[in-house]
Amino acid sequence: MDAPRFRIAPSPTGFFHVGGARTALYNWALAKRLGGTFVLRIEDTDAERNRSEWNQGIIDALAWIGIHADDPTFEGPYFQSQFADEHVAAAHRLHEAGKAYYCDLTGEQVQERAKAEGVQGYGGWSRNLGLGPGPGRVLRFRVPEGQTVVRDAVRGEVVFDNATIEDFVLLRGNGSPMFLLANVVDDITMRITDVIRAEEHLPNTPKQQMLWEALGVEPPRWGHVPLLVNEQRKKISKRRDKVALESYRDEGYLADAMTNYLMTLGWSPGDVEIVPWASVEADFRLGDVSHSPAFFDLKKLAAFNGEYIRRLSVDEFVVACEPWLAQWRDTHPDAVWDQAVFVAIAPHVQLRAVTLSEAPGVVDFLFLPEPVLDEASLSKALSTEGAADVVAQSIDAFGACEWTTEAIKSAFEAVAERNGLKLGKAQAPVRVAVTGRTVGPPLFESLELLGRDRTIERLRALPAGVQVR
RNA sequence: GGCCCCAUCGUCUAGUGGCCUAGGACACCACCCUCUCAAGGUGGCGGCACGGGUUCGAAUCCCGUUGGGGCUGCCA
Repeated sequence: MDAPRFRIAPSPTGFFHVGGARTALYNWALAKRLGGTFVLRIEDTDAERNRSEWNQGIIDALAWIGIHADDPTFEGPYFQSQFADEHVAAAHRLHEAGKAYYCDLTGEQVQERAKAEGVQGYGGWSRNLGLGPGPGRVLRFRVPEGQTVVRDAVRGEVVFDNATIEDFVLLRGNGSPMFLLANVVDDITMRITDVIRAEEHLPNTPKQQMLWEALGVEPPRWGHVPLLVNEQRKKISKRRDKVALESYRDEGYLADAMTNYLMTLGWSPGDVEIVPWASVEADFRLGDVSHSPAFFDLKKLAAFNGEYIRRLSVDEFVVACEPWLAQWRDTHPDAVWDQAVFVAIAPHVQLRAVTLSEAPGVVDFLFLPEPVLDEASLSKALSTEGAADVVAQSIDAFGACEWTTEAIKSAFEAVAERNGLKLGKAQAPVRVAVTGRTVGPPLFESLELLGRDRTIERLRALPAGVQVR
Protein backbone atom coordinates (compact mmCIF):
# COMPACT_ATOMS: atom_id res chain seq x y z
CA MET A 1 0.00 0.00 0.00
CA ASP A 2 1.17 3.49 -0.80
CA ALA A 3 2.03 5.83 2.02
CA PRO A 4 -1.11 7.66 3.15
CA ARG A 5 -1.49 11.34 2.47
CA PHE A 6 -3.38 13.45 4.98
CA ARG A 7 -4.32 17.07 4.65
CA ILE A 8 -5.73 20.00 6.47
CA ALA A 9 -7.49 22.73 4.57
CA PRO A 10 -7.91 25.83 6.70
CA SER A 11 -9.43 28.94 5.22
CA PRO A 12 -7.46 32.16 5.54
CA THR A 13 -9.27 33.94 8.34
CA GLY A 14 -6.35 35.86 9.76
CA PHE A 15 -5.82 33.47 12.64
CA PHE A 16 -5.61 29.75 13.23
CA HIS A 17 -8.61 28.22 14.95
CA VAL A 18 -8.05 25.96 17.97
CA GLY A 19 -10.44 23.47 16.40
CA GLY A 20 -8.31 23.49 13.28
CA ALA A 21 -5.28 23.02 15.46
CA ARG A 22 -6.68 19.87 16.99
CA THR A 23 -7.61 18.49 13.59
CA ALA A 24 -4.12 19.33 12.37
CA LEU A 25 -2.64 17.49 15.33
CA TYR A 26 -4.77 14.41 14.65
CA ASN A 27 -3.65 14.39 11.02
CA TRP A 28 -0.06 15.05 11.99
CA ALA A 29 0.05 12.22 14.54
CA LEU A 30 -1.34 9.82 11.95
CA ALA A 31 0.94 10.98 9.16
CA LYS A 32 3.94 10.62 11.44
CA ARG A 33 3.10 7.20 12.77
CA LEU A 34 2.12 5.81 9.38
CA GLY A 35 5.08 7.29 7.58
CA GLY A 36 2.73 9.32 5.43
CA THR A 37 2.52 12.93 4.39
CA PHE A 38 0.80 15.91 5.94
CA VAL A 39 -0.40 18.34 3.31
CA LEU A 40 -1.31 21.92 4.13
CA ARG A 41 -3.63 23.53 1.67
CA ILE A 42 -4.99 26.96 2.41
CA GLU A 43 -8.42 27.15 0.94
CA ASP A 44 -10.19 30.08 -0.49
CA THR A 45 -11.23 30.34 -4.09
CA ASP A 46 -10.48 34.03 -3.73
CA ALA A 47 -6.97 34.47 -5.11
CA GLU A 48 -6.41 37.63 -3.14
CA ARG A 49 -6.81 35.89 0.19
CA ASN A 50 -4.61 33.07 -1.00
CA ARG A 51 -1.47 35.12 -1.06
CA SER A 52 1.21 33.64 1.12
CA GLU A 53 1.84 36.79 3.09
CA TRP A 54 -1.75 36.63 4.29
CA ASN A 55 -1.19 33.20 5.64
CA GLN A 56 2.15 33.26 7.36
CA GLY A 57 0.17 33.27 10.59
CA ILE A 58 -1.15 29.80 9.85
CA ILE A 59 2.35 28.50 9.16
CA ASP A 60 3.62 30.09 12.38
CA ALA A 61 0.76 28.74 14.44
CA LEU A 62 1.35 25.23 13.11
CA ALA A 63 5.05 25.53 13.85
CA TRP A 64 4.23 26.57 17.39
CA ILE A 65 2.35 23.32 18.02
CA GLY A 66 5.17 21.29 16.54
CA ILE A 67 4.06 21.00 12.93
CA HIS A 68 7.03 22.44 11.11
CA ALA A 69 7.01 23.34 7.45
CA ASP A 70 10.56 22.09 7.05
CA ASP A 71 9.75 18.63 8.41
CA PRO A 72 9.92 15.98 5.69
CA THR A 73 6.43 14.83 6.64
CA PHE A 74 5.10 18.28 5.82
CA GLU A 75 4.09 19.22 2.29
CA GLY A 76 2.92 22.58 1.11
CA PRO A 77 1.56 25.06 1.69
CA TYR A 78 -0.62 24.95 -1.36
CA PHE A 79 -3.15 27.57 -2.20
CA GLN A 80 -6.47 26.60 -3.65
CA SER A 81 -6.54 29.40 -6.18
CA GLN A 82 -3.41 27.95 -7.79
CA PHE A 83 -5.55 25.17 -9.17
CA ALA A 84 -8.52 27.17 -10.47
CA ASP A 85 -8.04 25.99 -14.04
CA GLU A 86 -8.14 22.39 -12.99
CA HIS A 87 -11.38 22.96 -11.04
CA VAL A 88 -13.06 24.33 -14.14
CA ALA A 89 -11.64 21.61 -16.37
CA ALA A 90 -12.98 18.92 -14.05
CA ALA A 91 -16.40 20.53 -14.12
CA HIS A 92 -16.40 20.53 -17.91
CA ARG A 93 -15.43 16.88 -17.98
CA LEU A 94 -18.40 16.13 -15.76
CA HIS A 95 -20.67 18.04 -18.12
CA GLU A 96 -19.36 16.22 -21.17
CA ALA A 97 -19.94 12.92 -19.47
CA GLY A 98 -23.53 13.90 -18.74
CA LYS A 99 -22.89 13.94 -15.01
CA ALA A 100 -23.60 17.63 -14.73
CA TYR A 101 -25.94 19.99 -16.52
CA TYR A 102 -26.47 23.68 -16.97
CA CYS A 103 -29.31 25.49 -15.30
CA ASP A 104 -30.50 29.02 -16.03
CA LEU A 105 -32.53 29.53 -12.87
CA THR A 106 -31.24 32.21 -10.51
CA GLY A 107 -31.20 31.65 -6.79
CA GLU A 108 -34.27 33.80 -6.46
CA GLN A 109 -36.16 31.90 -9.10
CA VAL A 110 -35.26 28.61 -7.46
CA GLN A 111 -36.69 29.87 -4.17
CA GLU A 112 -39.90 31.07 -5.76
CA ARG A 113 -40.39 27.87 -7.64
CA ALA A 114 -39.68 25.73 -4.60
CA LYS A 115 -42.25 27.71 -2.65
CA ALA A 116 -44.82 27.42 -5.41
CA GLU A 117 -44.34 23.69 -5.77
CA GLY A 118 -43.93 23.10 -2.06
CA VAL A 119 -40.58 21.38 -2.35
CA GLN A 120 -37.36 21.64 -0.42
CA GLY A 121 -34.53 23.43 -2.22
CA TYR A 122 -33.77 22.85 -5.87
CA GLY A 123 -36.19 20.54 -7.65
CA GLY A 124 -33.95 19.52 -10.53
CA TRP A 125 -36.03 21.55 -12.96
CA SER A 126 -33.31 21.96 -15.59
CA ARG A 127 -32.12 18.39 -15.43
CA ASN A 128 -33.33 17.33 -18.82
CA LEU A 129 -33.41 20.60 -20.69
CA GLY A 130 -30.06 19.97 -22.34
CA LEU A 131 -29.00 23.56 -21.83
CA GLY A 132 -25.54 24.56 -22.98
CA PRO A 133 -23.21 26.88 -21.16
CA GLY A 134 -24.06 30.55 -21.17
CA PRO A 135 -23.79 33.71 -19.17
CA GLY A 136 -25.54 33.42 -15.83
CA ARG A 137 -26.00 29.70 -16.17
CA VAL A 138 -24.72 27.52 -13.35
CA LEU A 139 -23.46 24.01 -13.78
CA ARG A 140 -25.19 21.57 -11.46
CA PHE A 141 -24.17 18.08 -10.50
CA ARG A 142 -26.65 15.40 -11.54
CA VAL A 143 -27.06 13.47 -8.28
CA PRO A 144 -27.55 9.80 -9.20
CA GLU A 145 -30.29 7.58 -7.83
CA GLY A 146 -29.67 5.29 -4.92
CA GLN A 147 -27.70 5.64 -1.74
CA THR A 148 -24.32 6.91 -0.81
CA VAL A 149 -22.53 5.07 1.95
CA VAL A 150 -19.79 6.99 3.68
CA ARG A 151 -17.34 4.73 5.48
CA ASP A 152 -16.02 6.77 8.35
CA ALA A 153 -13.03 5.74 10.44
CA VAL A 154 -14.54 7.36 13.51
CA ARG A 155 -18.26 6.68 13.09
CA GLY A 156 -18.59 3.59 10.95
CA GLU A 157 -20.96 3.56 7.98
CA VAL A 158 -23.23 6.52 7.45
CA VAL A 159 -25.91 5.99 4.82
CA PHE A 160 -27.44 8.84 2.86
CA ASP A 161 -30.42 8.54 0.57
CA ASN A 162 -29.46 10.39 -2.61
CA ALA A 163 -33.04 11.55 -3.02
CA THR A 164 -32.45 13.89 -0.08
CA ILE A 165 -29.48 15.50 -1.79
CA GLU A 166 -30.30 18.17 -4.32
CA ASP A 167 -28.40 18.80 -7.53
CA PHE A 168 -25.79 21.14 -6.12
CA VAL A 169 -23.91 23.83 -7.99
CA LEU A 170 -20.42 23.13 -9.34
CA LEU A 171 -19.80 26.27 -11.36
CA ARG A 172 -21.31 29.66 -10.67
CA GLY A 173 -23.05 31.75 -13.28
CA ASN A 174 -19.77 33.53 -13.91
CA GLY A 175 -18.00 30.21 -14.49
CA SER A 176 -16.03 30.18 -11.25
CA PRO A 177 -15.87 26.93 -9.26
CA MET A 178 -17.66 26.36 -5.99
CA PHE A 179 -15.76 25.32 -2.90
CA LEU A 180 -17.09 21.77 -2.79
CA LEU A 181 -15.81 21.03 -6.28
CA ALA A 182 -12.52 22.80 -5.74
CA ASN A 183 -12.01 20.89 -2.55
CA VAL A 184 -12.53 17.52 -4.19
CA VAL A 185 -10.46 18.33 -7.25
CA ASP A 186 -7.61 19.53 -5.06
CA ASP A 187 -7.73 16.40 -2.97
CA ILE A 188 -7.61 14.30 -6.11
CA THR A 189 -4.82 16.40 -7.60
CA MET A 190 -2.79 16.08 -4.43
CA ARG A 191 -3.50 12.36 -4.19
CA ILE A 192 -5.01 12.69 -0.74
CA THR A 193 -5.91 9.31 0.71
CA ASP A 194 -7.32 10.25 4.11
CA VAL A 195 -9.62 13.13 4.87
CA ILE A 196 -9.74 13.72 8.61
CA ARG A 197 -11.77 16.76 9.55
CA ALA A 198 -14.41 18.07 11.92
CA GLU A 199 -17.89 16.59 12.07
CA GLU A 200 -19.54 19.64 10.60
CA HIS A 201 -18.41 18.38 7.20
CA LEU A 202 -20.15 15.03 7.50
CA PRO A 203 -23.41 16.11 5.83
CA ASN A 204 -21.47 17.31 2.78
CA THR A 205 -19.41 14.18 2.53
CA PRO A 206 -21.81 12.21 0.34
CA LYS A 207 -21.71 15.04 -2.20
CA GLN A 208 -17.97 14.98 -2.23
CA GLN A 209 -17.83 11.23 -2.41
CA MET A 210 -20.17 11.28 -5.43
CA LEU A 211 -17.87 13.79 -7.04
CA TRP A 212 -14.84 11.59 -6.49
CA GLU A 213 -16.69 8.70 -8.05
CA ALA A 214 -18.01 10.77 -10.94
CA LEU A 215 -14.49 11.92 -11.62
CA GLY A 216 -13.46 8.28 -11.78
CA VAL A 217 -11.34 8.20 -8.65
CA GLU A 218 -11.74 6.00 -5.63
CA PRO A 219 -12.84 8.16 -2.68
CA PRO A 220 -10.50 8.68 0.26
CA ARG A 221 -10.90 7.23 3.71
CA TRP A 222 -13.02 9.62 5.75
CA GLY A 223 -12.78 10.41 9.41
CA HIS A 224 -15.04 12.95 11.07
CA VAL A 225 -13.91 13.99 14.52
CA PRO A 226 -16.24 15.58 17.07
CA LEU A 227 -16.81 19.29 17.21
CA LEU A 228 -15.30 21.57 19.81
CA VAL A 229 -18.07 23.42 21.61
CA ASN A 230 -18.45 26.24 24.14
CA GLU A 231 -20.32 26.23 27.43
CA GLN A 232 -23.55 26.66 25.46
CA ARG A 233 -22.71 23.44 23.67
CA LYS A 234 -22.48 25.26 20.37
CA LYS A 235 -19.66 25.04 17.88
CA ILE A 236 -16.97 27.45 19.06
CA SER A 237 -17.02 30.55 16.93
CA LYS A 238 -14.82 33.53 16.34
CA ARG A 239 -17.56 35.88 17.43
CA ARG A 240 -18.23 34.57 20.89
CA ASP A 241 -15.29 32.45 21.87
CA LYS A 242 -11.56 32.78 22.12
CA VAL A 243 -10.63 30.55 19.24
CA ALA A 244 -7.36 31.98 17.96
CA LEU A 245 -4.51 29.63 18.73
CA GLU A 246 -2.19 32.62 18.58
CA SER A 247 -3.91 34.28 21.50
CA TYR A 248 -3.01 31.36 23.74
CA ARG A 249 0.56 31.45 22.55
CA ASP A 250 0.70 35.18 23.27
CA GLU A 251 -0.71 34.73 26.76
CA GLY A 252 2.03 32.33 27.67
CA TYR A 253 0.50 28.94 27.29
CA LEU A 254 3.15 26.36 26.55
CA ALA A 255 2.91 24.70 23.16
CA ASP A 256 3.35 21.27 24.73
CA ALA A 257 0.54 21.93 27.17
CA MET A 258 -1.71 23.14 24.37
CA THR A 259 -1.03 20.19 22.08
CA ASN A 260 -1.45 17.74 24.93
CA TYR A 261 -4.72 19.33 25.99
CA LEU A 262 -6.06 19.56 22.45
CA MET A 263 -5.37 15.86 21.87
CA THR A 264 -7.43 14.92 24.92
CA LEU A 265 -10.51 16.59 23.46
CA GLY A 266 -12.18 13.63 21.85
CA TRP A 267 -9.46 11.17 22.63
CA SER A 268 -7.85 9.69 25.71
CA PRO A 269 -4.15 8.91 25.90
CA GLY A 270 -4.73 6.25 28.56
CA ASP A 271 -4.24 6.09 32.30
CA VAL A 272 -2.43 9.40 32.52
CA GLU A 273 -3.44 12.32 30.39
CA ILE A 274 -0.27 14.37 30.64
CA VAL A 275 1.83 12.59 28.06
CA PRO A 276 4.68 13.45 25.74
CA TRP A 277 3.95 13.90 22.06
CA ALA A 278 5.94 10.78 21.20
CA SER A 279 3.42 8.62 22.99
CA VAL A 280 0.52 10.45 21.38
CA GLU A 281 2.07 9.71 18.04
CA ALA A 282 2.48 6.06 18.95
CA ASP A 283 -0.99 5.57 20.43
CA PHE A 284 -3.44 7.78 18.56
CA ARG A 285 -6.05 5.82 16.62
CA LEU A 286 -9.08 7.24 14.82
CA GLY A 287 -11.16 4.31 15.95
CA ASP A 288 -10.66 5.43 19.54
CA VAL A 289 -11.90 8.94 18.94
CA SER A 290 -15.06 9.92 20.78
CA HIS A 291 -18.28 10.52 18.87
CA SER A 292 -19.64 13.36 20.94
CA PRO A 293 -18.72 17.04 21.02
CA ALA A 294 -16.10 18.23 23.49
CA PHE A 295 -16.18 21.38 25.57
CA PHE A 296 -13.07 23.49 25.23
CA ASP A 297 -12.43 24.07 28.93
CA LEU A 298 -10.12 26.95 29.78
CA LYS A 299 -9.82 25.77 33.36
CA LYS A 300 -8.49 22.41 32.37
CA LEU A 301 -6.18 24.01 29.83
CA ALA A 302 -4.87 26.22 32.64
CA ALA A 303 -4.31 23.18 34.83
CA PHE A 304 -2.37 21.48 32.03
CA ASN A 305 -0.33 24.60 31.52
CA GLY A 306 0.51 24.97 35.20
CA GLU A 307 1.58 21.35 35.25
CA TYR A 308 3.82 21.83 32.22
CA ILE A 309 5.32 25.00 33.65
CA ARG A 310 6.21 23.21 36.86
CA ARG A 311 7.86 20.44 34.89
CA LEU A 312 10.27 22.90 33.30
CA SER A 313 13.73 23.25 34.77
CA VAL A 314 14.31 26.66 36.33
CA ASP A 315 16.61 27.57 33.47
CA GLU A 316 14.00 26.62 30.92
CA PHE A 317 11.41 28.58 32.82
CA VAL A 318 13.58 31.69 32.84
CA VAL A 319 14.14 31.43 29.11
CA ALA A 320 10.47 30.79 28.47
CA CYS A 321 9.48 33.90 30.41
CA GLU A 322 11.85 36.20 28.56
CA PRO A 323 9.47 37.48 25.86
CA TRP A 324 7.01 38.71 28.47
CA LEU A 325 9.78 40.13 30.65
CA ALA A 326 11.24 41.98 27.69
CA GLN A 327 7.87 43.44 26.90
CA TRP A 328 7.47 44.55 30.50
CA ARG A 329 10.88 46.23 30.46
CA ASP A 330 9.95 48.08 27.31
CA THR A 331 6.83 49.45 28.91
CA HIS A 332 8.53 50.28 32.22
CA PRO A 333 11.53 52.45 31.40
CA ASP A 334 11.96 53.42 35.04
CA ALA A 335 12.58 49.84 36.09
CA VAL A 336 16.11 48.70 36.84
CA TRP A 337 16.36 45.14 35.66
CA ASP A 338 18.65 42.62 37.30
CA GLN A 339 18.62 39.24 35.61
CA ALA A 340 20.33 37.54 38.57
CA VAL A 341 17.53 38.70 40.85
CA PHE A 342 14.91 37.32 38.50
CA VAL A 343 16.75 34.01 38.25
CA ALA A 344 16.82 33.85 42.04
CA ILE A 345 13.09 34.47 42.43
CA ALA A 346 12.14 32.39 39.37
CA PRO A 347 11.59 29.06 41.19
CA HIS A 348 8.98 30.73 43.36
CA VAL A 349 7.26 32.27 40.38
CA GLN A 350 7.34 29.01 38.49
CA LEU A 351 5.54 27.20 41.28
CA ARG A 352 2.67 29.65 41.11
CA ALA A 353 2.31 30.55 37.46
CA VAL A 354 -0.58 29.41 35.34
CA THR A 355 0.67 31.25 32.27
CA LEU A 356 4.02 32.78 31.43
CA SER A 357 2.55 36.22 30.90
CA GLU A 358 1.90 36.49 34.64
CA ALA A 359 5.60 36.51 35.47
CA PRO A 360 6.36 40.23 35.21
CA GLY A 361 3.36 41.13 37.31
CA VAL A 362 4.51 39.15 40.31
CA VAL A 363 8.15 40.25 40.35
CA ASP A 364 7.80 43.88 39.31
CA PHE A 365 8.35 45.21 42.85
CA LEU A 366 11.92 43.95 42.75
CA PHE A 367 12.82 46.20 39.85
CA LEU A 368 10.58 49.23 40.16
CA PRO A 369 11.73 52.24 42.15
CA GLU A 370 8.52 51.99 44.14
CA PRO A 371 6.00 49.18 44.46
CA VAL A 372 2.66 49.61 42.77
CA LEU A 373 0.46 49.94 45.82
CA ASP A 374 -3.03 48.60 45.73
CA GLU A 375 -5.02 50.92 47.98
CA ALA A 376 -7.63 48.39 48.94
CA SER A 377 -5.21 45.72 50.12
CA LEU A 378 -3.06 48.38 51.70
CA SER A 379 -5.73 49.76 53.95
CA LYS A 380 -6.95 46.29 54.71
CA ALA A 381 -3.55 45.02 55.75
CA LEU A 382 -2.76 48.09 57.76
CA SER A 383 -6.05 48.35 59.55
CA THR A 384 -5.47 45.10 61.39
CA GLU A 385 -4.60 45.20 65.06
CA GLY A 386 -0.95 45.98 65.69
CA ALA A 387 -0.05 46.54 62.07
CA ALA A 388 1.55 49.91 62.68
CA ASP A 389 3.63 48.53 65.53
CA VAL A 390 4.77 45.59 63.43
CA VAL A 391 5.89 47.89 60.65
CA ALA A 392 7.68 50.22 63.01
CA GLN A 393 9.45 47.42 64.85
CA SER A 394 10.36 45.68 61.59
CA ILE A 395 12.26 48.73 60.51
CA ASP A 396 14.45 48.43 63.58
CA ALA A 397 14.74 44.65 63.39
CA PHE A 398 15.67 44.69 59.72
CA GLY A 399 18.20 47.40 60.33
CA ALA A 400 20.00 45.25 62.85
CA CYS A 401 19.85 41.71 61.51
CA GLU A 402 22.05 39.89 59.10
CA TRP A 403 20.63 40.14 55.54
CA THR A 404 19.84 36.59 54.64
CA THR A 405 16.46 34.98 54.22
CA GLU A 406 16.87 32.96 57.39
CA ALA A 407 18.09 35.88 59.50
CA ILE A 408 15.35 38.16 58.21
CA LYS A 409 12.83 35.53 59.04
CA SER A 410 14.01 35.04 62.61
CA ALA A 411 14.23 38.76 63.17
CA PHE A 412 10.67 39.15 61.97
CA GLU A 413 9.46 36.17 63.98
CA ALA A 414 10.67 37.99 67.08
CA VAL A 415 8.67 41.05 66.09
CA ALA A 416 5.57 38.98 65.48
CA GLU A 417 5.90 37.25 68.80
CA ARG A 418 6.41 40.49 70.68
CA ASN A 419 3.09 41.66 69.24
CA GLY A 420 1.32 38.42 69.98
CA LEU A 421 0.73 37.71 66.32
CA LYS A 422 1.12 34.64 64.16
CA LEU A 423 3.65 34.96 61.42
CA GLY A 424 1.02 34.70 58.72
CA LYS A 425 -0.92 37.57 60.19
CA ALA A 426 2.05 39.76 61.02
CA GLN A 427 3.66 39.56 57.62
CA ALA A 428 0.68 41.06 55.80
CA PRO A 429 1.41 44.77 56.36
CA VAL A 430 5.09 44.30 55.59
CA ARG A 431 4.28 42.40 52.44
CA VAL A 432 1.92 45.07 51.20
CA ALA A 433 4.32 47.86 52.05
CA VAL A 434 7.20 46.25 50.22
CA THR A 435 5.55 44.44 47.31
CA GLY A 436 2.33 46.41 46.99
CA ARG A 437 0.17 43.28 47.20
CA THR A 438 -1.21 40.85 49.72
CA VAL A 439 -0.09 37.84 47.71
CA GLY A 440 3.14 36.97 46.00
CA PRO A 441 6.33 35.02 46.29
CA PRO A 442 7.63 34.11 49.77
CA LEU A 443 8.27 37.32 51.67
CA PHE A 444 11.69 36.83 53.25
CA GLU A 445 13.29 35.60 50.05
CA SER A 446 11.83 38.64 48.35
CA LEU A 447 13.22 40.98 50.99
CA GLU A 448 16.67 39.50 50.73
CA LEU A 449 16.65 40.07 46.99
CA LEU A 450 15.23 43.56 47.35
CA GLY A 451 18.00 44.53 49.74
CA ARG A 452 18.03 46.03 53.18
CA ASP A 453 18.02 49.66 52.18
CA ARG A 454 15.09 49.48 49.81
CA THR A 455 13.12 47.30 52.22
CA ILE A 456 13.51 49.79 55.04
CA GLU A 457 12.89 52.70 52.74
CA ARG A 458 9.56 51.24 51.66
CA LEU A 459 8.54 50.49 55.22
CA ARG A 460 9.36 54.04 56.24
CA ALA A 461 7.48 55.48 53.30
CA LEU A 462 4.35 53.75 54.39
CA PRO A 463 2.65 55.82 57.08
CA ALA A 464 2.90 58.98 55.03
CA GLY A 465 0.45 57.90 52.38
CA VAL A 466 -2.06 55.92 54.40
CA GLN A 467 -4.19 55.94 57.45
CA VAL A 468 -2.53 53.88 60.10
CA ARG A 469 -4.44 53.31 63.25
C1' G B 1 -39.17 21.80 7.88
C1' G B 2 -35.70 17.91 5.67
C1' C B 3 -31.19 15.11 6.28
C1' C B 4 -27.24 13.60 9.47
C1' C B 5 -24.61 13.04 14.08
C1' C B 6 -24.55 12.55 19.32
C1' A B 7 -26.09 11.11 24.65
C1' U B 8 -21.29 7.91 31.37
C1' C B 9 -20.05 12.77 37.43
C1' G B 10 -20.58 20.29 36.32
C1' U B 11 -16.41 19.36 32.36
C1' C B 12 -12.85 15.98 29.51
C1' U B 13 -12.91 10.94 29.53
C1' A B 14 -12.10 5.02 30.92
C1' G B 15 -15.60 1.35 29.83
C1' U B 16 -16.61 -2.77 23.33
C1' G B 17 -22.15 -8.19 27.68
C1' G B 18 -20.18 -10.64 33.66
C1' C B 19 -13.69 -7.85 36.18
C1' C B 20 -18.75 -1.84 37.54
C1' U B 21 -20.74 -1.27 44.52
C1' A B 22 -18.94 2.55 37.12
C1' G B 23 -12.30 4.15 37.26
C1' G B 24 -9.18 8.66 36.34
C1' A B 25 -8.35 13.94 35.41
C1' C B 26 -10.07 19.20 35.80
C1' A B 27 -13.34 22.06 38.73
C1' C B 28 -15.61 22.35 43.61
C1' C B 29 -15.57 21.37 49.18
C1' A B 30 -12.93 19.85 53.76
C1' C B 31 -8.59 18.71 56.32
C1' C B 32 -3.10 18.45 56.57
C1' C B 33 1.33 21.19 55.41
C1' U B 34 2.47 26.45 55.51
C1' C B 35 5.39 33.54 56.23
C1' U B 36 0.68 35.32 51.97
C1' C B 37 -0.72 32.94 47.57
C1' A B 38 0.37 28.68 45.35
C1' A B 39 2.37 23.82 44.95
C1' G B 40 2.01 19.09 47.44
C1' G B 41 -0.69 15.31 50.50
C1' U B 42 -5.34 13.02 52.32
C1' G B 43 -10.45 12.68 52.02
C1' G B 44 -15.28 14.16 50.12
C1' C B 45 -19.27 15.65 46.74
C1' G B 46 -20.88 13.94 42.07
C1' G B 47 -22.77 10.27 36.54
C1' C B 48 -24.60 5.60 32.92
C1' A B 49 -31.18 11.03 29.92
C1' C B 50 -35.98 8.14 29.88
C1' G B 51 -39.04 3.84 28.38
C1' G B 52 -39.31 -0.77 26.26
C1' G B 53 -36.97 -5.11 24.49
C1' U B 54 -32.76 -9.14 23.67
C1' U B 55 -29.95 -12.00 27.42
C1' C B 56 -28.91 -16.25 32.94
C1' G B 57 -26.65 -11.23 33.04
C1' A B 58 -26.63 -4.53 29.86
C1' A B 59 -23.39 1.68 30.90
C1' U B 60 -22.16 -1.76 26.96
C1' C B 61 -26.68 -4.87 21.78
C1' C B 62 -31.79 -3.48 19.38
C1' C B 63 -36.21 -0.21 19.10
C1' G B 64 -38.65 4.08 20.60
C1' U B 65 -38.98 8.77 23.31
C1' U B 66 -36.72 13.05 24.96
C1' G B 67 -32.79 16.31 24.76
C1' G B 68 -28.52 18.58 22.36
C1' G B 69 -25.76 19.68 18.06
C1' G B 70 -24.40 20.01 12.84
C1' C B 71 -25.66 20.58 7.75
C1' U B 72 -29.23 22.32 4.55
C1' G B 73 -25.82 29.21 -0.48
C1' C B 74 -24.40 31.08 -7.48
C1' C B 75 -19.97 31.35 1.34
C1' A B 76 -15.45 28.91 2.45
